[in-house]
Amino acid sequence: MRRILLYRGSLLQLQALGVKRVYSYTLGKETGISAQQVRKDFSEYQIKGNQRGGYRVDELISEMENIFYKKGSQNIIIVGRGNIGSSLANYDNFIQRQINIVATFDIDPSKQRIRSEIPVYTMERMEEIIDRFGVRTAIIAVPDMAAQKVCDHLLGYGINGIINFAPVILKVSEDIIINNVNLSDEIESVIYCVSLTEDECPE
Amino acid sequence: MRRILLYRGSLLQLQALGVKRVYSYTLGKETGISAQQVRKDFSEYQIKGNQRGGYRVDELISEMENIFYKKGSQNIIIVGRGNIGSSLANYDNFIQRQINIVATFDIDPSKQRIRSEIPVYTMERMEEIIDRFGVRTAIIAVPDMAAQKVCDHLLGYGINGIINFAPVILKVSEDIIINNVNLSDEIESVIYCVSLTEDECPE
DNA sequence: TTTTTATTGTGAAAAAAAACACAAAATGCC
DNA sequence: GGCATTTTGTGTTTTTTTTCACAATAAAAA
Repeated sequence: MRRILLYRGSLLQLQALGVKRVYSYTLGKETGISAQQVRKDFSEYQIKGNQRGGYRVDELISEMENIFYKKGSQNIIIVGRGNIGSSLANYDNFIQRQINIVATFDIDPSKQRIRSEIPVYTMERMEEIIDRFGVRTAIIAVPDMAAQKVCDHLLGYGINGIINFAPVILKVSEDIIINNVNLSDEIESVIYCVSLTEDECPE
Repeated sequence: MRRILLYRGSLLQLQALGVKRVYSYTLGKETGISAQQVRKDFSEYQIKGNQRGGYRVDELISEMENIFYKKGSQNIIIVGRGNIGSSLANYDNFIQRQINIVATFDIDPSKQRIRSEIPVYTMERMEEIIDRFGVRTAIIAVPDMAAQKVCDHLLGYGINGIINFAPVILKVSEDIIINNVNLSDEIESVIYCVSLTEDECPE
């Protein structure tokens, strides 16, 4: 499933380059996944290719759109308009992926004066906006001390999917989908791997 | 390994709360990992607990520091001083984890006037800084069009670990450690899961 | 039209990861 | 000090994931 997103990323790149068809091994090489794995994944979703000419890029992409966007476009919100919140708010990838950021929230009143396509509201208006736009998924991009509190509020307002950028592990009930993205961890794991390879081949 | 980072995150939280000892069961609940898995992971790294009182929090943390920081503190750089670059530059978690961001780079001259603890340089000075600080790991936080080019430059300057925040899959040789962090994908996977659970239990 | 070739699609095998189950050990209570 | 209880540590089983192997098939070539 994470792999499907990878495939799509790669396919969009290929499409932009004008590539019309791909082989499982091409896509595999591109994404670092084995060719047979690619085919297995496709057969999982009943995606068929042509037994000599590989897969059609546009067909694959639209199959993947089908997997993800059955529901049409999704309204989401961002809580915390610091650096991370702002970078996400300014991300133009979302539009093409049918992800609508309808609002951002921040306690800091100075943030509310930010001029941007996407409005910045006070925390008090969260419930109202969530209701009005039928928001089900929210992004938490507040300092770690505030994250759990914000999370609890969001769940109270009916949110059931959260992407959390605060470096804390949020406690939520079983039925809530949560994705903790810890940027420090992402960096640290690379540093760790680099140091390992240096151990293996000492100078 | 990713789990070890999770455990540590949770342990630091617990330590801040004044907790002195944990059971595999506690830590598991905290991180969403089964108790036996926690113990298996610890035994992998020869981390021993006490057969009645569980594990000492401070001991666990220092064991994990051992795993990650054998090499002492690490100097890294960030290429791209946009929103993502800035949020990483301002992240205070890094200091406690012995990660030093020694410099950031941007082509946009206006960014070079940013007043911050961490300097912003022009792209031309990249090689010089990498050499001077012995940098081995870099963060790419530039727009997707520029990412591959920046990546190639970095590898030319001797970088062998990259954390890439641009939504493209970078092509690098086998021996380079690369971690592609795609924020859109993180969000999309949650949206997808939320829509799945809604399918399962229709209103 | 037949043969060759390249590539998919998938059942079977192998490998890896996770869960199970229980012995060993430490603690505290009697 | 001995017994009951709790929690670790790890060998075994189960499940999941990945790889292997090869038949089926479409395109190209002869």
